[in-house]
Amino acid sequence: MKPWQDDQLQALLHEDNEHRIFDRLADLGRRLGFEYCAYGVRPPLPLTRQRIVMFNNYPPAWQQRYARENYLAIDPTVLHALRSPLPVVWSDQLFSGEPPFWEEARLHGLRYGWAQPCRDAAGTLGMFTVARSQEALGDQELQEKSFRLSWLTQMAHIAMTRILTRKMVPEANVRLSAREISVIRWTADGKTTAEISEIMGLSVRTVTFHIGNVVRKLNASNKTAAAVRAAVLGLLH
Amino acid sequence: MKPWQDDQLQALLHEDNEHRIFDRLADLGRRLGFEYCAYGVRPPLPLTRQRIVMFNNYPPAWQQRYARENYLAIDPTVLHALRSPLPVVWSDQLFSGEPPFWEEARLHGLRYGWAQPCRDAAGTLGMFTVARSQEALGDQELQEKSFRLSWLTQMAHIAMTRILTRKMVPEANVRLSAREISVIRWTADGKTTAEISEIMGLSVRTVTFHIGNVVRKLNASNKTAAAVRAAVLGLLH
DNA sequence: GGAATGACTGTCAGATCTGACAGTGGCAGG
DNA sequence: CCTGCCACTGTCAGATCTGACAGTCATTCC
Repeated sequence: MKPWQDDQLQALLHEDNEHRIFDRLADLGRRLGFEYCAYGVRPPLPLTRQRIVMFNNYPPAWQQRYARENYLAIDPTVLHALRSPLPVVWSDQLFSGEPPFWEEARLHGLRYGWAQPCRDAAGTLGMFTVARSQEALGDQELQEKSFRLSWLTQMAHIAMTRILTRKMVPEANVRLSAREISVIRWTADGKTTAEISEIMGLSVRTVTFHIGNVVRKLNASNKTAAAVRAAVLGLLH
Repeated sequence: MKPWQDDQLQALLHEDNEHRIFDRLADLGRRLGFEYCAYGVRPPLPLTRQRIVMFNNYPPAWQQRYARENYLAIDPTVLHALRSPLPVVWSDQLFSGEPPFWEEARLHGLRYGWAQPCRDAAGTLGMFTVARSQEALGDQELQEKSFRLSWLTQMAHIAMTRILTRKMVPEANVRLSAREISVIRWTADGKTTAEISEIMGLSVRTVTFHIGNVVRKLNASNKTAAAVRAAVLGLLH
């Protein structure tokens, strides 16, 4: 469907190391006309102490600064991705809440940039950013290239999550049986085991048995956590 | 940012009736070169008996047929959107699992089509489709127009969910206090009230008090359902 | 000052869940 | 035929949750 980068994309999806995937993405970003790029991913679990993993080829000094100051927590592009599916262009307005952050980024050569969020069925959020130090982004260029940015974002997301999900979210790999999906879905809907046994025509003991299996598979400490994990991982559809 | 349709988009976001929004979308679809278009949305709740609402300007005979046969349940483009964030072009391969469905659609003039899924932070899934009876979709056209399809999809999604979420998912409108978010997040993580009271430095009674308030706000029957709803609606971030 | 609101706390009975015990019956593969 | 595997069921003690009772304290608004 996309001859312009078909070979690269195939390679992307067959790569089995996240850093090599990123190197290829950076190369594709350069071809798009941006010296810098970044890909960040936030898995749906754990709910508390959520982690965001980021790959980028920004100047090392900025990378260190960003990490040391925990800029991830205030970066307006990240906050945007958490709320909206729309792409966002770096602008004074976007960074108006964090002038020092924006100032500093520009001093490191991160002047013109553009980020595209991406959400998948497994609840994982990704964001792909391209940036450069010279040449402002005009409407014309945005229109011309936003398709490729969107496409690149989605391919980056698929390639990256294929690798990272195994490591970061072991729960995402479990397979629930049809029975297990039914009982945990009713549980997530607030039904008690007695009610579920009525609904499904099983004994109460059998319902608790299935729920117990789901709890064990999802490494949850009780059925509430199991239901939440199954739901956010999209296992109930 | 997008001069080519800025006025239309502003109008889209200020429209307060879903059918008028769709009429505008259909108009934008025609400008893109497609006589037919469709927008479908699936809210994250309820978990059981999930509903999909669809708007389209397909031939009435096909609309009736589609509804009567419950084609929503087997439509490969819908199944695609449930799994993948990528756009998908109608093809023999895509519909290979449902030849009669594909055959019938083509007889009604739905021959060349293209669908783009969209997921938002509130857990709602949308899909925007454009289609026509004449003129196959070539690579060139896909590349030229996919930006606008993607953009249109996201604007359609934002405009539609703004209206529909109120009606379809009353729980999505609730606001949780900081305390409530904390206790329900720990609950969703599998902690007992005793553990949460320890973590947050509150009495057990206070934890149950806050949980009770969340349960009431989210119209849940117990804290498991409340935790699931808060999680899928993105209220824990 | 008084009213309203929200965050917080205590107690108790009955419902529900959790984790351990111990099984049955069907089905596929060696 | 035997073994392993899976779906299913029973019982029980102790932990946990739910829904009702009844309050305190600080802040905000009129």
